[in-house]
Amino acid sequence: MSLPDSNFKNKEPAFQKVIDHFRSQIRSGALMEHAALPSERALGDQFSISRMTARRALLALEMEGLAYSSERRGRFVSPQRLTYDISKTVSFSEHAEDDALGLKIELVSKEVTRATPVVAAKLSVEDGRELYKYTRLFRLKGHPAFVEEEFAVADLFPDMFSHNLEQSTTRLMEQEYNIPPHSGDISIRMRALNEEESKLLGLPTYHAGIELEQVIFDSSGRAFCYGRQIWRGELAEFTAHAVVRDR
Amino acid sequence: MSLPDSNFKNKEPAFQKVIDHFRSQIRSGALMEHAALPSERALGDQFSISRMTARRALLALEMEGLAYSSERRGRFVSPQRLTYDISKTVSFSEHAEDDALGLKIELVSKEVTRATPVVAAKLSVEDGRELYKYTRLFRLKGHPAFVEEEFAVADLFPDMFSHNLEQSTTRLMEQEYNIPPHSGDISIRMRALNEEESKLLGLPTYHAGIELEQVIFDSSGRAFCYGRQIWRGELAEFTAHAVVRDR
DNA sequence: CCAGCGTATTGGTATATACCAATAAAAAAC
DNA sequence: GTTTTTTATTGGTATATACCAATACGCTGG
Repeated sequence: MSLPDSNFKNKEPAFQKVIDHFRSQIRSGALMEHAALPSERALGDQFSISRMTARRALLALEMEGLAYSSERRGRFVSPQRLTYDISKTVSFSEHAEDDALGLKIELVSKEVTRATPVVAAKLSVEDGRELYKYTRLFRLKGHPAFVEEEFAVADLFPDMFSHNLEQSTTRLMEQEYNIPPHSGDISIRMRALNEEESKLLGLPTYHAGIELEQVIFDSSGRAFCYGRQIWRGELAEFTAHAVVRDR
Repeated sequence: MSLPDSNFKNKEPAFQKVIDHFRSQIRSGALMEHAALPSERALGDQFSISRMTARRALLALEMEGLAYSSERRGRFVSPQRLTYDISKTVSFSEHAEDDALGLKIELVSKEVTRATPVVAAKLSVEDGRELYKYTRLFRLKGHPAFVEEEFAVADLFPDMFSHNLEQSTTRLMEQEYNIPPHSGDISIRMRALNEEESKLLGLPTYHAGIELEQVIFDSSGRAFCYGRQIWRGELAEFTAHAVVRDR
């Protein structure tokens, strides 16, 4: 009838210890940004748990945004979050160039294509309208931050692909084609990365990220550019200042 | 030297089949909102994979936002995303009451407390200032959508807890105390649910969600309310209309 | 009709093991 | 000193198994 002592009810999961340990290590600054965490196997030995349990713990740390995984390289401490004020500007490049964020844009692919129904609806143009489409990877101090796929109405930007696309495109559109951005419709949601995005960002597939979608309008209210950004979830923070309209 | 035929390189993971199957089932509408998916064990049998692999597939479907998990009940098809326009209003309740969303607010806890340094900074008040703090669970047609923790400056709303808190608090503050919201500072990021939030939302711990943080100001620019909402990631979509300011 | 009880189901946790492919580091060849 | 080859490490995938606690459900007795 004797109970095995102190076995009342406190059973917290084994992987919790690992989480608590690294959470405090990271928050206290004992582990710097991009510092390597122990491997799954090493962690299992250190905490006397199986590799799969160690893996479970590391996955939780990723969900918390404290660590990120780089496929078959290891896990590392997440850098500080990056704040992007969507009510100030419509272009992240312009936002980032002011600061010392070390932004570098890499062109992944470009093509001339035609509007699918979904994209046509976003841009308020007819189906099949000629569009420039290009995909770019944005890095901050070498660290991949997000992938952007953008569509621009071809008529408005003749010979656009002759210009350098590894810079702010809204600036390009303004300076070379005299079409400055006036306003934007923005949409933010959580979703999983697809295979291509995962590869570009160096993350495992089906990792959660944040999608920022935006349609950019000129001063006459005409949409001229539609873009979709998929951000590393642990990195992005979007802020806005809203004024309550008439009710 | 003979190769085992058709073993060139196509090895896609086994769990991919499950994902593809249910993705098409859900997108085609063959499975309705909140319909139950097979259990982990049943799925393993159906697809001739182990339970853990079936689990892996279901987790991926959750990341995609196509399914959600209810602890020890099963997995279900996610309802349609809910769009919240943060540039129109500062209160989700007011936004939702107009539509037929079936919003119901449940008061989880309330207390009179004092400002911690973090909260004090958000509200621009001194440390230790008396605050009302209350936690509420927001459901849409019975389905938990997000948990909100809100802080209101006590001086401005005498005897606030004598009122019904299971309604829009910005409306309460406006109608009972004559402090209408004028503007708001909003911040959006991805993060993991903590234990309490998981329990309230009926989700597993360390599940990813979206946090929406906001400080509400009156017409004189004084902050009077600070709130943190944590949304189910697969459910929320935030939209905004931004006008480019002088550059 | 319903409250109470036992039982089956379900997801959450955990272990031990295995193989693979991509990466990184070390060794060898030039 | 540089390039190539080998080797070790790492995360990703996969299986089979086990136990637990919360949930759902059917049965039973009032």
